[in-house]
Amino acid sequence: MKPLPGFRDLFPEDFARRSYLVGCWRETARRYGFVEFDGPTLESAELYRKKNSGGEILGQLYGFTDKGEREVALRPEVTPTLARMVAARHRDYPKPLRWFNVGTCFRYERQQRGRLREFLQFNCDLLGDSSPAADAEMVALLIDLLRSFGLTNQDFVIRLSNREAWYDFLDEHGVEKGRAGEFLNIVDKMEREPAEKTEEKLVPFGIPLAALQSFVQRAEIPSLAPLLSDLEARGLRDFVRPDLGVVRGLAYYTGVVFEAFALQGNLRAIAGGGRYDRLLADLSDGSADLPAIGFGVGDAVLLELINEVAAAKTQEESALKADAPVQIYIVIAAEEKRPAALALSQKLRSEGWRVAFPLGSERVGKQFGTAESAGATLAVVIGAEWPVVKVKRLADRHEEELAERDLLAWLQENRNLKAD
RNA sequence: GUGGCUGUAGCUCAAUGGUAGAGCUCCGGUUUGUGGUACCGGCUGUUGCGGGUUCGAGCCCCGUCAGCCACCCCA
Repeated sequence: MKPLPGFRDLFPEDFARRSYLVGCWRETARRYGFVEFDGPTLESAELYRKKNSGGEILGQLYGFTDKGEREVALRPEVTPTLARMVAARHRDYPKPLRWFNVGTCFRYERQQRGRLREFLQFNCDLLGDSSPAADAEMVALLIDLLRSFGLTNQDFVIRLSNREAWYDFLDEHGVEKGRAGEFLNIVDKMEREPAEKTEEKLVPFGIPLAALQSFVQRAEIPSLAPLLSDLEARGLRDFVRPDLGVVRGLAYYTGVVFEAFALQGNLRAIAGGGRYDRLLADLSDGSADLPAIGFGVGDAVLLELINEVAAAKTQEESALKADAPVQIYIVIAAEEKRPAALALSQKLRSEGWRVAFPLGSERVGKQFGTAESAGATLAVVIGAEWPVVKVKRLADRHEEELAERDLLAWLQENRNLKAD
């Protein structure tokens, strides 16, 4: 029996990596004053069909009919859930809301490296503020999030765009608003398709390909100026690149949209997001009308990227090492002293140390090997000399003797060994 | 959903159509209180699954499932 296609078993070493990832996510979000929430994993399929998500994501819905004849779907993203929750109770919270979520999402697609059917996503949203300052806060958060893994502007770039610019463009060319979605889809695919095909698709709009191309390539994008100067003041200008070619696939985006791309290798987008000022009103039939901006980051692509960037990999490895399953291994050199070893281990554990010892009689050499492979920093040898014990640093094999009653004090003084 | 490549031990891989092997991991040991190297020993396979061709298939053919890559799209 194997897991279903696109689903993964997380063995302890896999889970440790995920914990590291989630730890950085939470840490960064909190540094920006965000609070964590969660919603149901299973939702009514209507939540995703109802004039919001739209686009390709509907074809990837992991949906079915439940025993109560309800059309349901595992969430492909959390934004609709967030929008529903906020619309329902936003009056209970001061604005703007700074909310984040770490949750499992599902999309029924053919799996590939960095793309699974079940994945973990970090979502961060700021609701109740439509200013460029809010946009900048979110882009800055995304940049710091990626930097928290040891990634630099040599490793990734945030491509910034604004759908408003495209709406203006369409206005100038006399295209009615209702066709904007269809048009943005052409822009979205433009950089991946041959020019002839794009040109052909533009015919119904009466827009020449050259006009589109020069618009995408123009240097100044007035609608992004406030956002860029804000990022400049934060010292983050080097992490972003204005690029009108980015429009994003989701239908509910209204203004600024952005995507984080890896600069090396052929990984897909690491993160993506944008402004969705009408989603809450749409989902609540107007009862709640809050502007919002947010982004999502997936676990799979980020883990792949960390593997490819040496500095990020090194940082991850040292973090994992510091989080080793065992800090102190108690070596029982004389089996008759086991009761003393048991008492000591419980005492150390109550002080917060991660402690292990052999459950049965074992050769001392083997015990040291076990201590080593468990990642222990210290070994405490309990033997015939009890109540004197030996404390040994595994890394440099330095060993000293001390009375058992002095052990806790000794550990206090060497607190730096306690990696947490 | 479309196309291409691949499927042998837990992992990485061998095996001109003729009795399925190696390394690593794991477990045990190298005379009984000190660990990452060395040495010795041990365990593990319906060769992904199902058919077909053949005296004989891990190898050839068909199907199927899974994985990888590209497309699609996105985290």
